[in-house]
Amino acid sequence: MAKQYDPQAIEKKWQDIWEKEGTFRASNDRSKPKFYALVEFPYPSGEGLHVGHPRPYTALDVLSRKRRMEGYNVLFPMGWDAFGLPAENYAIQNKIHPAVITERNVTRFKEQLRSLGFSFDWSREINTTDPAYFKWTQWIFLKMFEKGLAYKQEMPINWCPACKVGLANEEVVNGGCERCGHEVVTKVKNQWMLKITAYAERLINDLDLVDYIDRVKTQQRNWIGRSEGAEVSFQIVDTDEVLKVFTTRPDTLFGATYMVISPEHPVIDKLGDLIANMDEIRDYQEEAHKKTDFERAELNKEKTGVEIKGLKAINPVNNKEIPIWISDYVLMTYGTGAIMAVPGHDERDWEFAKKYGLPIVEVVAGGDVSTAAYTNTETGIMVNSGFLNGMDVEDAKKEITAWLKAEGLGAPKVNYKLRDWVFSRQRYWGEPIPLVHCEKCGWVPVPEDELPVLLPDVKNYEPTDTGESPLAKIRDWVETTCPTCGGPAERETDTMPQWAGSSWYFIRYTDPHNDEALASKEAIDYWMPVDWYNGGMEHTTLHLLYSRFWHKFLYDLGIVPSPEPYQKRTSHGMILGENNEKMSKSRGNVINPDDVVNEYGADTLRLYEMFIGDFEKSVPWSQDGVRGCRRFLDRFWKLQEMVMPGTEYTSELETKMHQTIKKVSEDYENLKFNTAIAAQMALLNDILQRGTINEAEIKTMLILLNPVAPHITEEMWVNLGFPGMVNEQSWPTWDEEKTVEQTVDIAVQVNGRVRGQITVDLTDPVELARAKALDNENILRFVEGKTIVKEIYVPGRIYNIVVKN
RNA sequence: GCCGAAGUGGUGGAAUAGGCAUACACGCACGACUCAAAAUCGUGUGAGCUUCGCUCGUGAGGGUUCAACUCCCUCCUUCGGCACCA
Repeated sequence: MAKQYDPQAIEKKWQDIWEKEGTFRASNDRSKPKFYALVEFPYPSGEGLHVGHPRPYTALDVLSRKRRMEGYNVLFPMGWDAFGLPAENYAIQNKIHPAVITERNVTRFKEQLRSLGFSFDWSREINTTDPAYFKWTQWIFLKMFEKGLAYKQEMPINWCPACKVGLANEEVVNGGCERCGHEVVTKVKNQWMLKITAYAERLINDLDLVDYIDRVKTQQRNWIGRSEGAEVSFQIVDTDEVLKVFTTRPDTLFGATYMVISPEHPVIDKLGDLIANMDEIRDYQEEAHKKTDFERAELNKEKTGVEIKGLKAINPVNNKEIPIWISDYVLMTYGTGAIMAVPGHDERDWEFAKKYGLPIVEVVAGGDVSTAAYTNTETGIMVNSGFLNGMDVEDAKKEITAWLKAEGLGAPKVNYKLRDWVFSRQRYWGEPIPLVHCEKCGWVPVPEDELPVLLPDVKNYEPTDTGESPLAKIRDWVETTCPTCGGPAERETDTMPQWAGSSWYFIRYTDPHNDEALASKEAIDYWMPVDWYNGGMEHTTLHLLYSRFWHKFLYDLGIVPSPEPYQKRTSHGMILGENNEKMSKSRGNVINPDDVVNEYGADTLRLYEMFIGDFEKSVPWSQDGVRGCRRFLDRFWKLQEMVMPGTEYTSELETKMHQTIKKVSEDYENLKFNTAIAAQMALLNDILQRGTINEAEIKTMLILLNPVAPHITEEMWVNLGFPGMVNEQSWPTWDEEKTVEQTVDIAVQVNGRVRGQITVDLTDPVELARAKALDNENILRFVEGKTIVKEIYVPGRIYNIVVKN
């Protein structure tokens, strides 16, 4: 034995063995406790695997492997989120069917993942573009349609002129397209929408049921943006029209000196006859419409607006007539599209009032409303507010809300920033929306037994400038008959967004080949919810929120057993290039995992990615660091040459062994892989110093390292003639008492500064420790001639002597 | 602007129920092996000084304490999220 450590030879060998023996298949034995570990399935791009991919995969692979050794039935699956733009764009350029490209990319990705030795259960591999899979994506959509959660609406959407596709709010980043960065413009389109807002409250509240890292919870709450306030009705003078506003500060109602409505507000057209300056209004609307959402939302920008001449509203608390303005700082998509302006206590309103000379009334005392809006709600007392005078803000809110309700002028109201989900894409490479439009019957679902609705085979995938899907041109696909009346009808030509398939894929893994249902009831009940889901922070407001929404919907249908899909959510940091910048071809700092595997081995790559730093933070790649990890494995390999017989830990190593088992076990659980590995490196250093190790000790070391470096540990296990495989062993346990060193060196301090060291036994009485401390020459130098005021002895930690002159 | 996280050697990073700051790794220096280099092994490596020891040192400045990277106060910087959301 004791050949050189040759990862190229052993890694392939073990990967084949695991595959042949089905080592990592999730078992059907439902009597065992289950552990469902999930990582985000990749989009199989033409670029191949990125060194960023293995980081989260290795992390949960470590947990999965550990859980199996702890006796769990583990489900750790992998699949492909394969619909999407890059494949379609490539198809357009190269005239190849996106399915062909997808298949090619999947093959490559799978090979790469396999070469890294992940313990995925490949028998459960899924692909969102597989008709057997998207049949159920379409099925879920139809259920939503049935329940009124999917609706088509004419609405302004975010349009990317480069991708020629509509984007959800979440896909617009700083005014640009998330995918290509091109500036996003507004376009009015008839779009399928999913009513995620119906679940807003539950999506916030149920965060209390799950164990997500705080930043994820915070970001979700932020994004949903719940705010409590009141809806208040303002009568428009001489009409039957009422302008409703939403406000979080109903207490300041007496200070509302004008109103502002959004340029898109329908009341403008409704009461057009009464408006004296309609031309001016139309111009303003035109201007506002031309701006992109980003331009409209851009801060620093000076507010603009036009007064609507001819319309006045009545402030319901004091019956004063107040003017109505339009301005694009009021958004039609939030609240009611109209606000009451309280310039004394709202910065935006204050700015607007100053610019246009509108009256500013102080209704909360404490500031100086002539110089700035006073927004402090903690200490202010109501003034100029009739029956609210003298109250603090909180009481005034309650009082006025009760009053509004009693008078029929308003009611408490909760609003959310979250908008409904624009679910249509004008693209070819996505799940067809399984609906048919009939002149007579309207939108009719494709009957369940006709699912899936397949994509037609076409030559041309080009999206159109008009914003229509390329499918619209395939007339013999579009033209069909109405399932209800049998008359002529047309298929919906929009397809679903990429987020559709990933909104429920974790359910499919539990029973991936089922053709009767999205998964069997038994499989779902046993495996769901996912116990641990790790993924990128970039998916917090998109995929994570969407999939929670779909899961809640399925929960309401009685299909899944829990209101939440994921019990625990953690997140990993990015891997940057060696120059500390994001890895990208254009920056020339891309590291290819294949190269690392070929040169150093998969175990080195895995080890390095886990050792590189805090799992949750971004870290730059370091080729030197990779070499260091390989060195560790080379040194670890050499342990084989010094193994002595023994069924117990040797007494010199016992404490260290128990300490290491504890440290490694706990650190793996807390995603502290870097320190878990450091502890194993330290133990190895100790042992190499000593020059011997016995069988009991090396067995434990092999098991501890196995989750991170599975190939080398299996190979060494066999080399040493141990029975079975490492992955079949039980995870080692530690004895808390045995982790405590009996004899330790501790520092002796004088006035808090270290002046010497003593060796004490934990059981030493204070007197003995004291005697040892004062036996030290250097200590005596600092104590002599001074008065000892106080002595603190923390056994096993420190001995501190406080002296005074 | 609001919310959140974080600032530690030349580098990645350890250590927070307060108890020897810099574990582990990289890099660097020197030594061994070698004709030589690489690899490997060994030693050293926070800064400074009058070097058996002392002084300073965890973004800055205060404070609490026998003792502070850790707790409190005031700042500064960086990163992330939200951002005219009424």
